[in-house]
Amino acid sequence: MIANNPNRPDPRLLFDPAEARLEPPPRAFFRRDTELVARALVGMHIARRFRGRWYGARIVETEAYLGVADRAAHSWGGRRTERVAPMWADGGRLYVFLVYGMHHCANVVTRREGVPEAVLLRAAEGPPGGAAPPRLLSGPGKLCAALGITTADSGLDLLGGGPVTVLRGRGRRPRLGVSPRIGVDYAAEAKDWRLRFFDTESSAVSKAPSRRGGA
DNA sequence: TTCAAGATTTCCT
DNA sequence: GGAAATCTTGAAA
Repeated sequence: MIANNPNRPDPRLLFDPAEARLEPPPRAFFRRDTELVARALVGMHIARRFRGRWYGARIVETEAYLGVADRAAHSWGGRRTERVAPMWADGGRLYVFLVYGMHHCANVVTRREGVPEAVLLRAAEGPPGGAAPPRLLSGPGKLCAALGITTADSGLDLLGGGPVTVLRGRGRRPRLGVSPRIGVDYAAEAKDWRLRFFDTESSAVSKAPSRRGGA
């Protein structure tokens, strides 16, 4: 028996995808333009299976990373190391990395094999009616911690019945805010690109929109 | 082999 | 508002 399994999702995120009427989108959804996918992911759900049960959260904030031409992206300049290998795969896979030696960050890979672009999942909120505190997943590191996602999950296919998936319902689209990305000041011209998208009505967004930001 | 720096969070003043 | 925590990755030597 493992008392403190780091991969264990927060029990307050327990939910039933079937009851919530959520389903995974087709592969073609992820193969589209990365900024479009980043926008579309806001309002969708990230879910993880652990010991036969599902845990999930509604995505409220994302960032697009545009591959070889984007100095903020790990694949900038064509970098193709073991860590970033999942970014080079076909759309619909998971890319997870460790930052600052302690926080995991989850990304959804977009485009086709050979085009290394992805969308960072920056924040989410627990299931409606659940007991999750409003800011349990209000940041990329916190999101991974709450769902128990680690680098061991990097490269997983989000489609095809694996333990991590992305789901969408039929609710209305959230009102989107736009701003430059967070924490990429080192990225020269790319630091000002407005590739961060968030649900303006959610209190789980990781950081208030920058003063000059907004739609 | 060595070393600087990071797609963050939390706690301190 | 500022800094510490903490370690893997990537690039240089």
